[in-house]
Amino acid sequence: MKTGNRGLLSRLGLDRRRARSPDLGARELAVMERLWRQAGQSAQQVLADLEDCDIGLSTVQSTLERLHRKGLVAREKSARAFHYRALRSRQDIINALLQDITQDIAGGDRQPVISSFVSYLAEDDEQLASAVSDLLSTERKGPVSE
Amino acid sequence: MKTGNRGLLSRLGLDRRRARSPDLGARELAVMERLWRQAGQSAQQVLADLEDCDIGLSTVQSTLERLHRKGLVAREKSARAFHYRALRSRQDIINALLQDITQDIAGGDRQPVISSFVSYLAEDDEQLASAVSDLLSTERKGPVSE
DNA sequence: GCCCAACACCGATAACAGATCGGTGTTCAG
DNA sequence: CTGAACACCGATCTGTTATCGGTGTTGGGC
Repeated sequence: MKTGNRGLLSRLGLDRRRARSPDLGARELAVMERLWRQAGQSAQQVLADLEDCDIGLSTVQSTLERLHRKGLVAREKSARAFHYRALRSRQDIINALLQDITQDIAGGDRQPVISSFVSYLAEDDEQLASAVSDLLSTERKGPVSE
Repeated sequence: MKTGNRGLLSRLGLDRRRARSPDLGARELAVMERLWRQAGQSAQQVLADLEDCDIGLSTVQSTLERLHRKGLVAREKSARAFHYRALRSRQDIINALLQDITQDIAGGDRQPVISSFVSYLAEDDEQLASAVSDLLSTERKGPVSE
């Protein structure tokens, strides 16, 4: 019996009823990570992959079960054990997350998210960020669509 | 005594110890919203702004206190009541969120976040998305920096 | 200077979700 | 046919928000 950590997605007033992104705990995410790296693993194998963590097999099983209930993984029985594979990619998760941020923090307005993204880029590469910024401001006021 | 909703940021395995983004519940976010719209409000005024919600003054006070403890708002006593103002903008929150997603879901790799962002843009405007996409792939492989 | 309403502050409670484990029952393989 | 491996269930612990009521403090009007 340990931590009771909450997940990333739960941390900012997301309205779960409208949320697109799955609610994942730290352990759940770690397990997904393994399945992304290598599909078709059993609870046992996932546990072995997590060897630095000192947890029991049943903990991993519970985690996988929760993920299964949430529709994030599929499983197939082979002999005694289930083998799991991810149904949603890392990309899917991040995508859903951006949607949720837009909805819940920016109130449906994409502009603040886009602005933040530019400053996010700027941390790595100023030129790239300003190029993207120019593009966004030009195109959105210009003859393009809408 | 009601819901006990969890916040947005908590929903995806974020490691709180390294997280940059504050952990905000739904009510906390709603209160921040009011302070973003209008700074220098008292608990009473915030409550009035939230008139469609049927909650007590002490609930709002508690929420403001929690936000204060988290360093998200500053307060100043005027006569009997505290008046609050936001210390972190909506932009700040979103920024921190992007950082956290990068750290916790993408394992520090910005590429998946950037990819997701492009598909995020594409939902509104295909041309804009592909322009940004081109820019990103060209510049990052090109003669620019790093 | 005194008193009261307004307010802050504290503690209790409820709800909830993840993390973790142990026990029990099922099933395949030797 | 039996035992080990496994799934499955339920219990417990922890951390966090949301919410309120009670108690104590204080500033302003009288």
